[in-house]
Amino acid sequence: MIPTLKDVAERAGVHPSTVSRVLQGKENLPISEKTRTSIFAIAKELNYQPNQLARAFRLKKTQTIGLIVPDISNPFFSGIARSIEICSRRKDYTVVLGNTDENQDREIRMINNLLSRGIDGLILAPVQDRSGHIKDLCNRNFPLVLIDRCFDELETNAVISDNEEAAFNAISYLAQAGHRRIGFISGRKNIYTIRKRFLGYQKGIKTFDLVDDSELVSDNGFTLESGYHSTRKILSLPKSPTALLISGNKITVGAMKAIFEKKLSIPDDISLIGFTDFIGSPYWVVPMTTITHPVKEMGEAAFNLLFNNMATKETVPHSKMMVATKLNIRGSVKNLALADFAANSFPQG
Amino acid sequence: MIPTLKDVAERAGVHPSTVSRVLQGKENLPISEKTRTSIFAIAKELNYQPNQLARAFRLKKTQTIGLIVPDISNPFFSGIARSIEICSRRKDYTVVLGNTDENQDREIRMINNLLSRGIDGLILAPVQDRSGHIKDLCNRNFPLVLIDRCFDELETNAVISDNEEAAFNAISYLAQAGHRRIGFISGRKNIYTIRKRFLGYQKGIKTFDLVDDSELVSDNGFTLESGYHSTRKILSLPKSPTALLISGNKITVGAMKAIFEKKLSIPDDISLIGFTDFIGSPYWVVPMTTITHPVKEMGEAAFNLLFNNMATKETVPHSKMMVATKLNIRGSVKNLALADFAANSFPQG
DNA sequence: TTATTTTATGCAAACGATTGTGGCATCCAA
DNA sequence: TTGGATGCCACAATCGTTTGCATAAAATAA
Repeated sequence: MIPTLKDVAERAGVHPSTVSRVLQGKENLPISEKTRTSIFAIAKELNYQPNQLARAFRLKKTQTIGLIVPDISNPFFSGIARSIEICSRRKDYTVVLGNTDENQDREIRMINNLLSRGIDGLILAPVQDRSGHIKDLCNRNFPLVLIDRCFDELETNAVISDNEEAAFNAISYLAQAGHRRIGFISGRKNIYTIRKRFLGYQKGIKTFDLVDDSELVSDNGFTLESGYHSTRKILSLPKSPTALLISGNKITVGAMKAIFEKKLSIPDDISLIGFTDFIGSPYWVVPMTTITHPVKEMGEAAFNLLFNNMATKETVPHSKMMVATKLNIRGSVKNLALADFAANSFPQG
Repeated sequence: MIPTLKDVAERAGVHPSTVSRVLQGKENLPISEKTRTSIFAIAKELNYQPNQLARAFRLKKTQTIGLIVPDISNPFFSGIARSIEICSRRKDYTVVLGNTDENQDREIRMINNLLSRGIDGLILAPVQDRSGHIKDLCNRNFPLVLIDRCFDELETNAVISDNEEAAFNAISYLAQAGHRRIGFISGRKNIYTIRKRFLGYQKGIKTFDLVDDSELVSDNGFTLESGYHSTRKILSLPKSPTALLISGNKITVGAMKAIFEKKLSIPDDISLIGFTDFIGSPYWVVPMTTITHPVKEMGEAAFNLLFNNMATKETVPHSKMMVATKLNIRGSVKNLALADFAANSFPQG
C-alpha cells in the first residue's frame, strides 16, 4: 500500500505530527537533529509521498488552477494553454482544462464544477452571453483572470490584445493599398474581441472614407462552415469587396474554400488579411498577411496575474493588461493603387 | 460561507448522515417523505454543493483523469485533448493536463504529481526514452491508456494508428508516381510512431525496389528548425530525392521553408507527403497530400477504454486498438511517370 | 536546590463527506 | 401482552494532513 504519515511515524517511533513538521521543512521549529535525519531516512526508504488530496482538503488549497477556453483545438487557445501549463508547472501548479464550445451554460456548469473540485484560481476566455456568474466570482474575491476577452463593465483581471487597434491598422494598410470596399467576416459580435475588431474596422472605414455598407459585414459563427457561407454570400454581392478582413483561422480556411470555389485568386481577385497567425500561415496558397497575437506572452501574463492574485489574501487591485499585436505583411494583399496606376498608364481601347 | 452538509442538517433538524443519504438519492433507504422533501428544499435554499474535495478524499476517487501529451499546441494533440475533454465531461470527469515537451524526466515527475493529486486514470502519449515507470503503473493495475504511441514490450491499453501501413501506403503511392529516391524526415526514431513509420518506409523501399540510402533519412527533432535543417541537408545531397515523406507538421513547415529558400517548387521540383493532416492543409502553397489520423475517434476510444478500466476493480484484459489512417491525395505529389513519358515522347536535341 | 526558560515532542481537533452499526418507535401477529 | 419485524434516523469512525496547545525533559539561571 501507499505509505502515509502514520506509517512513517510508526517506523520512526514518533508522532505523525512530528513527521509532518519535519517533512515540511519548518526550519525554525525545535526538532532534534537525530529525529530529523531518522524521519528523512525512513520517508525516503518508504518512498513516502504526501497525499495531496488530503493535504488539499485540510488546507483548502489544491495547487490547481482551472483553464476554460472555447476550444482547445484552436491553435490560438492551445498556444495559450501550453504557455500557461508551463508557467504553472514551474510554480508547482497543475492545470485542469475545460472547453465551452462557446456555450454559456456549459461555461457556467464548468466553472461550478471546477469550483467544487477546489481550484485555487481560474483563467477564463468567457463566452460572453452573460456575465452574472463572473461578477459573482469577483464579488467573492475569487482569483480570476480573463484572457483574450473581457467585459468593459466588469472590474476584473484580464489579459487582452489590442484588437481595435489591430483591426484599424489592418484597414489602414488595406486603404493605403487602394482598397475601398472591404469586407469583415467574423464569429459572433457579442464576443469582446470581435466587437473591438469591428470597432477598429468601422473607425478605419470612417477615417479613410471607405465604403460603409453593412452587407459587407458578416458574423455567424466560428466554424469553417460559417466562414465558407459568409464569404460566399459576400462574394455574390452585386458590388463585392476587393479585400476581406477575417477573424479566426477556421473561418479563414472556410473563406478560402469559398474563394477558390468561385475560381478567384488571392490576391489578384481578392485580398485577405487573417486575424490570427498560426504555424504555416507563411506557406499558404499565398503567404497570408495576418495579425499576430503574442500568445506565449499572453499566457505568461495571465498566469502571473493569477499567481499574484492567489498569493495575496487581500483584495488586489484589478488590472487589465493590453498587449500589442503585429501586422505580418506577407502576400495576400494586392496593391490596387499600383495596379490602378498600371491600368491607367496603358489605357485600353 | 459555503454551506456544508452540517449546515443543511442543522437547518433540517437531522443528522448530517441523513442529509448525505438523501442527497445521494439512495431510493431504497428508509427515509420518510417528509424529511426527504425538507432536506431537498433546504439544500436548494442554501444552494448546497457537495465539497468534491472532501468527497474525493473520503472516497479515494476524484472523478478526474490525467492527460499527458508532448505538446498541447500541436494540432494533433490538441485535437485529441478536445475529444477526450468532451467525452470526460459527459461522464462527469474532469481532465488535468500536462505537457512533457518530449522530456522523459518531466513525464515521470508529472505522472507522480498527478498521482499524488489523485487522478482516477491516465491517458498518456509517452516520451518513450524509458518505460519502467509505465510498467510500474501497470503492475499496480492503475487505469492507464497510452495514445498515439505504445510499447511493443508492454501489455497496456493503447489507441494507436497504423503508422507502418500508412507510411507504406504513402511510399507505394509515390512509387507508383514514379519516384525512386524518397527522403524520410521525422522527429526522433525512438518514438513508437516514428519507428513504425520508418518500418513502413523501409518496407516500401524494399517492396518497390527503390533507392535505399541512409543519407535520405533524417531524424533530429520535432521542431520547425529541425525540419528546416534536415531538409536543407537532404536537398544539398549530390543526388537529392524527388520526394519527401515528412512526419509532424512543424517539421513540414520547416521543410517548406528550406524548399522555398532553395527556390524549388512543389511538386515540380520536389514532391511532398505530410504525415499529419490539419486544418488548412488543403490550402497550402500547394494543396498538401497528407495522411490523416482519425483524431476524434482516437480520443473517444482512449477515453472509453480508460472509463471501462476505471469502472472495473478487477484486472481488465488489456487491449491495443489500432485505427486506420487515410491518405488524402491532393496536389503536392508530381507524377514522374507521366512526366518521364512526356519527356521521352519529345526527345530533345 | 529551586525556579524558570528552552527544547523537543505528543495530543487532539479539525477539514467535509460517507457508511456500518445500532437503537428507538411503531406496528403487526400470535 | 409479548415478540419480532420494520421504518426511520442518529452515532461515531474514518480518510491523511496540519496545527494550536499542552507537557515532559533538559538546560539554564537564580
